[in-house]
Amino acid sequence: MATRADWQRTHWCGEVRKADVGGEMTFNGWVRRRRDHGGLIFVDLVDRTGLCQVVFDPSECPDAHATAGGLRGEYVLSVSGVLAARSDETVNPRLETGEVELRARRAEVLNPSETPPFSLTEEDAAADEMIRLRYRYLDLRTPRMQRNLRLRHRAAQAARSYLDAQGFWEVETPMLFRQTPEGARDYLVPSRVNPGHFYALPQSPQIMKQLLMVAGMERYYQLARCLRDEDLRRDRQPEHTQIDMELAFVTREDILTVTEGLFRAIFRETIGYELPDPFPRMTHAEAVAKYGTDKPDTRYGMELTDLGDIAAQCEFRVFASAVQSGGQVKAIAAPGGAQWGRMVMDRITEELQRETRAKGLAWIALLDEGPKSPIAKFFTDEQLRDLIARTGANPGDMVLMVADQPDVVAEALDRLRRKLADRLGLIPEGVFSPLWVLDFPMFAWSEDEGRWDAEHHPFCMPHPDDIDLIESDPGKVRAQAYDVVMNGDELGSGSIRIHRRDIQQRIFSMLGITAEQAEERFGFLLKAFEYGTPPHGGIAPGFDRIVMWLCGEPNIREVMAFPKTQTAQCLMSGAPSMVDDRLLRDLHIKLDLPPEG
RNA sequence: GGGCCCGUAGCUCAGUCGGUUCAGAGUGCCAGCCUGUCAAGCUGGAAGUCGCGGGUUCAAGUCCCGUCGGGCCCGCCA
Repeated sequence: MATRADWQRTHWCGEVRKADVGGEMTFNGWVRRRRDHGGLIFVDLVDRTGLCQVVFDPSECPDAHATAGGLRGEYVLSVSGVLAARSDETVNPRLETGEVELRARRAEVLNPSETPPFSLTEEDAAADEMIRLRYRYLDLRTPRMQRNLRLRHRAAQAARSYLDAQGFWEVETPMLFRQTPEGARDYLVPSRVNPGHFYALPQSPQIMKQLLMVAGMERYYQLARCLRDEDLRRDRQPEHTQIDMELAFVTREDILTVTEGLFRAIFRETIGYELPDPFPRMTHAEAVAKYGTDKPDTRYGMELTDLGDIAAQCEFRVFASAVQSGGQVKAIAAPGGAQWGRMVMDRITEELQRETRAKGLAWIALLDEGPKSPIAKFFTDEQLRDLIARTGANPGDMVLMVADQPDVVAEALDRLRRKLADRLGLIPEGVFSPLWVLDFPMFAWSEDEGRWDAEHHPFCMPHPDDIDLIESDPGKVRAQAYDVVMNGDELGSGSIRIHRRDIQQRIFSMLGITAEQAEERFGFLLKAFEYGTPPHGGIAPGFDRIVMWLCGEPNIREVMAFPKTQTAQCLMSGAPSMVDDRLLRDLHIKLDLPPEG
């Protein structure tokens, strides 16, 4: 039988306390810092749990002291000794282990290290992300990244144990699947044994999880890798993880309830934060009307107010004509913004024009001596009073107004609202504000393609009251689709699915998919639906985004072990790379590259 | 495909109006000294293709154009 080697760990660096004093123990870890006094040498030894000071005293153990003299940063060390209490003057209150230290009797370098290219200690300035990604295995050794990955693990465990307790089965679905035409660009994988044929890596297990409902799994979940060949953002990577869920014999309420429970479990068991019970809700129409977006940040106010009726009657032509031509005039009130002079407002306007389709920005500064505005002269005193009252603005605030078509007004005021809230410091720290956005529209008109598109996806069940509108007024059809939004980020999206063939057919034909095309693309799914499909629905919370919020990180790269850059490359491994011609030949693939330069 | 920001020592950065003090600081690294430090201290040392290419100029880290790399955003992502 194998026995413990004499260098193997008996205790964790970060876990020893005063109660352990007097114990003989062995640490395994990395040398973070060495303080050599000529006589005494102090070494900060670090493992996954934290840091403990090791003392090498030449009078106690010359051999170990000699070894310590050669230690450098990130050497892998095994050290044995007796844990001692520190004297009162030498206690370090900033360390969890600051009341104790290991007095080394034996030290063995398990492996030396090159000098790391950047500092791994908490207090040093963070290295540039480029170099962190090139040496990701070192970056992951920093306290920040160890904490992030530990929290990510805890979140995954919380999700699994909650879903298990709720009767979900974890089922794995294939990474090599059939390419289906909807949605994002696919990553393709050539099949060697089927020349000219390709698998697609799943954008999500959407179709497979619905098949699992047909298959009688009743409640399925999976921490599913999802792959999309689209451009990256701070919260979008080519591969990400969803807590993919699907439930049979349920209504929307069941799914919202179980999802809220999931979020509450995760936030409670990772960071001890209690999310509201239940989550606030609003319809998609309400979200767009009040916030100009389908993922409002509800940590602060500054809601949009409609000034259409007042604007229609005023003398300001831009406002009146916007309303006449079917547009809107809406406003937000920026608390304390009245102090911004014309220069600041000109800059804000210019920025808004550059970043959105808004053509202009009107404003009223509520100064102590009364409202001041370039457009005040176009309003009667009463109109001005009504308008200001409507926005809920107080003295000292700035009212900002945009007039245009509804989508432009929404885009502009959403942008302004977020930007000004940030600038005015209105966004509270440490607050998580979840929200359900319900009743998304079923269809969105695609100007490019000249037809209706599925807003969520084509298997999404329309609202029962709206089924008769599918053909007559598709823009009015609400879907039984819902998003869970938190602090202005979409954290999950789901729907009740269509389980009736006739409705599915009507949706397909609205989307311009013929019966033949549907058969060609989704025939296997539609066939499955003919064999006793239960009513079902699901949701897929984005795991990386959740962990990003738990960690307080600004992007999901900080909570992924090995993320890609904005050009979808791995700076550590050099992926993607060219491959050997022989590999391509085996796959029957010929390159047709654009000319260099 | 487009807009904006960034690139100077291993790392983090400063570098004004283009000019001899413009190749700099801190830290890290190397060497020596040092027995209670914990971002140890003291002394000394090594360390640069100013991302790359071109242009303007008597003179470019600095100005212009291009390009490469990184980031944020728009498009895109049901």
